Amino acid sequence: MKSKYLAIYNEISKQIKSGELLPDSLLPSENELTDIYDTSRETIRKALNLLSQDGYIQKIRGKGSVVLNVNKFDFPVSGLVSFKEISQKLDNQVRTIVNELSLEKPSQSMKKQMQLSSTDLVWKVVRTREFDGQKVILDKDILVQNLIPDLTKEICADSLYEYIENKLNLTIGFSKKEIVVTEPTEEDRELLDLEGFSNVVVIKSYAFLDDATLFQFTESRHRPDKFRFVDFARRNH
Amino acid sequence: MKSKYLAIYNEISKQIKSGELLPDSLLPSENELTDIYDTSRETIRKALNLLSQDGYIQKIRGKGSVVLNVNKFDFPVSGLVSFKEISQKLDNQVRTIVNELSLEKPSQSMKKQMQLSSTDLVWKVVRTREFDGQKVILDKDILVQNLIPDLTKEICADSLYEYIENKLNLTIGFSKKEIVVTEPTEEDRELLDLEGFSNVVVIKSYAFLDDATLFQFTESRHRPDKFRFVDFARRNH
DNA sequence: TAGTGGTCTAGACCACAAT
DNA sequence: TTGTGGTCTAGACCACTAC
Repeated sequence: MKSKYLAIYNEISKQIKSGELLPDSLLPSENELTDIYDTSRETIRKALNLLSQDGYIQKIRGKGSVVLNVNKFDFPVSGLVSFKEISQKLDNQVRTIVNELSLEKPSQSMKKQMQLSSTDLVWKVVRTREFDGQKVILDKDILVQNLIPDLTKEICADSLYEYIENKLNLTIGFSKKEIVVTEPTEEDRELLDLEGFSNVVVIKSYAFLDDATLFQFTESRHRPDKFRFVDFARRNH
Repeated sequence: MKSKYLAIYNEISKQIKSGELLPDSLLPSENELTDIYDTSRETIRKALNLLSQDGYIQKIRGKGSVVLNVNKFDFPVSGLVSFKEISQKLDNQVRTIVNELSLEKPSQSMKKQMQLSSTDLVWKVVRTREFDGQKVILDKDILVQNLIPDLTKEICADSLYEYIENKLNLTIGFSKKEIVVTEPTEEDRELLDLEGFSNVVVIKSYAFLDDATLFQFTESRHRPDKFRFVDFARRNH
């Protein structure tokens, strides 16, 4: 957050989110912003391109940068957002139950995918998420012990991401995820309040650090009525 | 596609997709690429940043740009991809049935969201998608007639996107979409081969042109066993 | 014609990784 | 210390929009 262009990005995005800058209005031109922020045009353009990527503005050649209607986006699970961040936004009655926390030998496929040696171990974490007294999400995590030496139930009950990023100072770089709908397993029926629902939404995701090492595999299983995914996408180049 | 940085992006991404550049290997450094492509470093960096955004490479400070394992990404519905593009990739036995094509007065909420005047009309298109003889997707589209004056069943049976982009020369800029799971409606049961499935996956999406005008609303209803969504995401700034 | 965003350049300094 | 990517600059020319 030290760089100029990120500071400009943050300031303008805040103004858009707060309503200070109204949808359909135009931002000052790039030349004007150059004066306002006392910087070069390329630096302004870096900030504006970020805003465009994230759906805050649309740049139109010859006209300017239009502010987009951002409030419809509420609850973006797109991008990488942890459960704790989501629940804070929702301001809901939310609770996490740690069902299991253990050190195990990785399965053959895990060992291969995570490029582990024969002696490496992995953490297995199983957690249930409760909204308004109902168990609606089952999270199963596999983490490499190399990178995360110690793990306690307390950490898991709070936020794994927060611990990894703030305490261990590891930076999460990118993730791949896949969403499918399947029949519930015995484990799902046991640990979730399925209430007769005959399907669960499964989000499998691989999380990588900044240096491209895989460090976490997550399977997040949702009761279908409590699942929602919102996405903003720009057309391919 | 005239710009240097896009040409460089295309060349390198092609090399990665073809396997000419192997996963976990390093790209030439930015300075070397500057010589190879006879351009400035900022132009190289624009190309590399695109590759990074799209999940082809990971840039690591002090080391270089690592090629990522891209073949696991198969079938990215993320980003904006049309049904025709997907089916070509899948190389499947695929058929589109046009159930309905009509010009209608927009509903009140549509009129508001699309900023239409009282006399404007919208196209309503209902299509069923058949994979291997089974009707598994129901697509319901609303398009503003202002922008798309003529529409025929033939066009709808082929590809709306192709017609819009190639024939009408409109550029699709970005989209917002939402994914939820619900119970099937009467229409779903009628037009799809649900085979006892008690849920459908609903993808609602708004498509906007390059100048930020909303021109299409789509509701795509999938049989759950045939639904799959793959996403690549970078951590928020 | 004037103003907008899109591309490109040649140089500079910095933070970080490998040695 | 050398080489890497990350940021920033001041200037240039272009394509498009509005007038």
